[in-house]
Amino acid sequence: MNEKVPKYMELVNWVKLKLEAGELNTGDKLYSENQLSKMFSMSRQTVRHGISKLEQEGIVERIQGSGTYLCNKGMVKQPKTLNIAVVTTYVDRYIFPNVIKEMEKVISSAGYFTQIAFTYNTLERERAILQKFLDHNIVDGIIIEPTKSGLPNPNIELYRQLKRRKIPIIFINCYYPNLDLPHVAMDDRIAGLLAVNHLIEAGHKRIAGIFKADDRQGHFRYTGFIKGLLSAGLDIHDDHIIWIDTEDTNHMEDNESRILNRIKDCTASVCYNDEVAVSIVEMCKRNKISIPQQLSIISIDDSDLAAYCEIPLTSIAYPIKELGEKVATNMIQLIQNYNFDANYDFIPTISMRDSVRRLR
Amino acid sequence: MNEKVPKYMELVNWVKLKLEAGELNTGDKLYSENQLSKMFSMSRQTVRHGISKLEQEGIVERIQGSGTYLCNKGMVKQPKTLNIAVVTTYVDRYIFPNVIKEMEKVISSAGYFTQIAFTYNTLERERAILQKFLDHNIVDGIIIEPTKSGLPNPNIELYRQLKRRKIPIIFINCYYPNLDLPHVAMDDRIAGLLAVNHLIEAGHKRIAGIFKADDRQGHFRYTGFIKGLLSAGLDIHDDHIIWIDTEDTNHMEDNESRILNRIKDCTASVCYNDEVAVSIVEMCKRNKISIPQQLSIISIDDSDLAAYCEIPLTSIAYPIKELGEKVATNMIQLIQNYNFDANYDFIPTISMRDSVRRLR
DNA sequence: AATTATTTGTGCGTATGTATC
DNA sequence: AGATACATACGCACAAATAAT
Repeated sequence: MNEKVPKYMELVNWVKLKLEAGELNTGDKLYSENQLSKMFSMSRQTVRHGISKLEQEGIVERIQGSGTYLCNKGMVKQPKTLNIAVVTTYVDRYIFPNVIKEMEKVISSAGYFTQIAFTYNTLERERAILQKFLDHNIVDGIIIEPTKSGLPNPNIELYRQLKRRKIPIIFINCYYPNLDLPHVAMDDRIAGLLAVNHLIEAGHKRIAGIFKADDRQGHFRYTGFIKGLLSAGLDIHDDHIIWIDTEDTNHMEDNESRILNRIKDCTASVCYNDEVAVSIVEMCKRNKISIPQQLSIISIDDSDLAAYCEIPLTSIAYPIKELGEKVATNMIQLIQNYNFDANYDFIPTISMRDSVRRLR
Repeated sequence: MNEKVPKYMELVNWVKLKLEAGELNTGDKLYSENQLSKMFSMSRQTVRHGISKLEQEGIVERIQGSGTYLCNKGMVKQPKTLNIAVVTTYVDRYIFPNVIKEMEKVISSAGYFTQIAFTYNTLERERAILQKFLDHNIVDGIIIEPTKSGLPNPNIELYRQLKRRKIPIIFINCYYPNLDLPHVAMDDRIAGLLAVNHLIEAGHKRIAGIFKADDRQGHFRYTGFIKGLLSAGLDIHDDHIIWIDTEDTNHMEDNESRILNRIKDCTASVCYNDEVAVSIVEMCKRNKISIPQQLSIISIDDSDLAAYCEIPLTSIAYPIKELGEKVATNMIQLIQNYNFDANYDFIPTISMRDSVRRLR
């Protein structure tokens, strides 16, 4: 009995329904004002009022002398911003400049703009960046590297909100569990497996592993590492596995005695990534441990650090160029087709250099 | 006599004029429909039509039972895009990752988004990027590094168009002549001067110079170089000055004989930047010329390349961090106040390392 | 090329409803 | 409670643009 909706809204809602049902389509001519007036038993002025509302919303366009037409700007989709956001943990080091370069190439040649932001692997920054996307609704898609993906993340809810808004998101390098969003990354389990297998094939039996705990890539690489040891029938020594976190990587000298004591029984070590490996190399140098004579090292990522290290490092090759290209290409496709499956896992390979010694 | 404008537009234009003249302000209450009806001698329906137009444009807001109020969304300024574009020649090498990092910090903490694009120092890409800014009107400001600033640039007209649209632009590293836009950069003349003076003070008299010709930074560094030689009373030997261009830097081996022949009489050389200097170091190594014993080298920019080169290079220090911060800070100010003077020149300093030998 | 019918745009009139102060 | 404000709704007449004849 609460007849509060104005009469002209009848017309407005009718048009919207017809549009959604597909009975009226973009470009179609709407009935004339006089026809609608008869159809809805309302005065022409009231019809005009309704059509004005529809015009304001961008649903119809009126052309004097011709008629009223349905617009392409269907009320559902908002205008494209032409921005694709690229959010990584860092910019100025490691593989990041290269990945960003490759993505920008693809994004710009598809006619989009590349928007960047960096989390420095902190939850605060990740939160601020995601919140800004939600507040300003300024991006058509988000390519993002997870922050501390190995730990429970309070920002997951923000990702869910973006997902509900149907903003395409692709994770790069890694991804959060319990969040059904696509990712493009290297298969880190295989990376860990390849690394340890290479050492086993070279005759090593007592193999240490240094992994990052606050990062899911660390968990995956560890998983592959363990799998390799087990399938070779080697024992797992818990004290040969060292967990570090993002903070530790910035102060590796504080971990020196801890790490060296744990490693000292081993002939080889898998390192989480090149940065960690380089720290270990420096640590060994300070402590007169020669590489690879006394300790073989294999790392993961194969960045410039591995190639230009004092002792060139054997490393599991991260397909940097391909990864940047693939994730950007998939994002473009995902924007065009929201149901596109944008997942992709790269199978890594080995770049052999001088940091692994063959036993016997 | 062409009285084609509708009557209700009288009211619309009157309100807009009052707004611009400051006689009506944000939040003010507009006269009631009946009052306006009398004032303009038009029916209340016509007044309502006019107010509807103003409402559509976001200029007024109607509140039933209360009145019609002026909105803050003044019609003059378009909505902020919150994007600041950062256009550099490269991303993945040299000082660029660091500069971008510093800029992003400032830009994001000011609440803006950082949009990136890279020209790879080609006119085609520069043109495409600027054209995209013009077409989509998507940025509030542009921080851009010139492309081949030493040569006549056919894209200047695009910069002029952006300037006419009052989009703030700040050049970084260098700037185009005949284009009255601000820049933030190191003073390259002083850099060239400091470099050559350092060699002169170390006792060198026959000093070569290698400069980039398609880059105005090259011209400036050369200018300072010449000034230093002249004030020290040294002769200028044209064959000791070598001009290279962007293409050459990618194929330095093709320039080997040319460069070595010209340098062979000299005891020292100023190099345009660290990349060139590193090429020269490699060239000398291949040709058994020892540095700094047979040839002293001083370069400019003081990037990682200089620090981590086989022979750590004495280099004129580019204030990378400060530059990124300053240009971004100035851009924020420029956006807030279009008349802000955003120019800034950094005075470089010397980072002394091992590539310059003291004579006598 | 001109005419005519159709369609939207402009302008005003009246009456009543409903929210605000 | 009453005055005032905007909102809805219907009525009519004519202008201007368009499209078809």
